[in-house]
Amino acid sequence: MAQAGTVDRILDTAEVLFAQKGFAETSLRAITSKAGVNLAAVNYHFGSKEALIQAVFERFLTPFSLALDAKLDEMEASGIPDTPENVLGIVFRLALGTHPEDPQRAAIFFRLSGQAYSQPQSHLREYLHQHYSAVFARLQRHLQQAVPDVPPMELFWRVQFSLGAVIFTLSGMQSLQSISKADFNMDASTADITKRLLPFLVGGIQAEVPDQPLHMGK
Amino acid sequence: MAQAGTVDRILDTAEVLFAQKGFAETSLRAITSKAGVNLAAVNYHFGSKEALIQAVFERFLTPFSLALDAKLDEMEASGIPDTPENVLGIVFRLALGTHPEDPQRAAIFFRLSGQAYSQPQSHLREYLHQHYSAVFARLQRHLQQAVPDVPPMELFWRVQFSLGAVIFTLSGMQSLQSISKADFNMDASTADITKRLLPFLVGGIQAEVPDQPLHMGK
DNA sequence: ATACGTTTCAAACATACGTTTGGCTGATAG
DNA sequence: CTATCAGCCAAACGTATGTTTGAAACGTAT
Repeated sequence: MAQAGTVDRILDTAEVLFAQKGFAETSLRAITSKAGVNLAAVNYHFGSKEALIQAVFERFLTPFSLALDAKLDEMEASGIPDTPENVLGIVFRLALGTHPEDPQRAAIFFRLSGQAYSQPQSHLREYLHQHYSAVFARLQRHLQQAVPDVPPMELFWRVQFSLGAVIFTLSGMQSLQSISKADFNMDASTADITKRLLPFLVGGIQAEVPDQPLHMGK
Repeated sequence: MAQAGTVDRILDTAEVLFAQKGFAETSLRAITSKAGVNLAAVNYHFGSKEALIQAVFERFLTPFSLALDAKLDEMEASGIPDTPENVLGIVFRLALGTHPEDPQRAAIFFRLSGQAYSQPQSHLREYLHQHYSAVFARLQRHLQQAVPDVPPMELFWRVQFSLGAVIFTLSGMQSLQSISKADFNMDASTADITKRLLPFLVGGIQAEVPDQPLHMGK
């Protein structure tokens, strides 16, 4: 690492620690001491801990959503058809590829997203929805083209289900790896899991919608 | 069951607050003041905050896993075939039906599970895996019978994906409801979402396994 | 070289937390 | 009646947290 500035050293360290232990469980002292900067630097440069959290997400999501927008432009221009595989494939390749120099970065990205969604009360969800709902809606529009037989409302929920599968699995990968290693004696990388995810999600998204609600009582 | 004693009042309140705000963000003072008991009561009856968390989960999961075991016995005895719909249906009906007197209880159950899985460092995951992995493995065995063409390793991950979809969606339901209400002007109950989940999960679990790994590069 | 705005630093501050303490209450048994 | 003991209570304890402070160090333009 080439002697980065204080701000970036804080962001780099906070990113990793937040993903590892959560927001509340990560103290500013833990961040600053590991980053090799003074404790007061966080409040000096960011104003508060909450602002730090927001800054971490902004640094992560802004390039991602811009790249996603560009990829969707590209897809529309070159006439690639809207299929679930194509649309989801773009997202996954992007999530895995935005930081090729650091393969662990993708895992951090997902763990952070998971932490963000677990935080029920915070304004973080609001912030994320405000800043990135546009790209999200665009993605959903493409998916709708891909599966026109699925009603929009149904698709909305299926996208949520997919989000859950992705974030939950990849954010809990560390622990799941130890389980799967014990049961199947095999490793699993982020890229590996992503490959398994795609057919699962595609199968779920384009599943037939039952026209009669299922009975929940026996 | 006598009148709600101190222990149960603490468990009832902690359950709700933990689900709402997370473990670290919920202080013992918040729990005890809302429960109308003395602060010291938690340490007196449970020993520590971590033991309280564990007790909350035990009260929730033990009846659930027992009921699930019974339902699986019943299924095996009556010769109901192993299909994804049947196996998942049992789990969902149980999760929604174990506390019919309080329909919000199911939501709390899922939110708590989500909180548990988000907590990366804690011994909570270990505890859950130790005490409830048997039922879990039994479930997975039945699913394997239902989709014999899916390799065990693949099925393992697909179950994780399904878990993620369920927990993530239902634990974030409050905020998602406001979104879906805004975009589609419609409410969504836990039972409603569960109905939508089933075909999605079935579609994902029994999706064909590609024999050639997908290319992640361009 | 001096002056000035920015960044860094050790130290302190106020607050919130989980936990512990020692005495009080009230029911129960001898 | 009194001895007992689990349950309850207000208060205090030690610690960790986010934040603030005021001075020192630094870089840069004058």
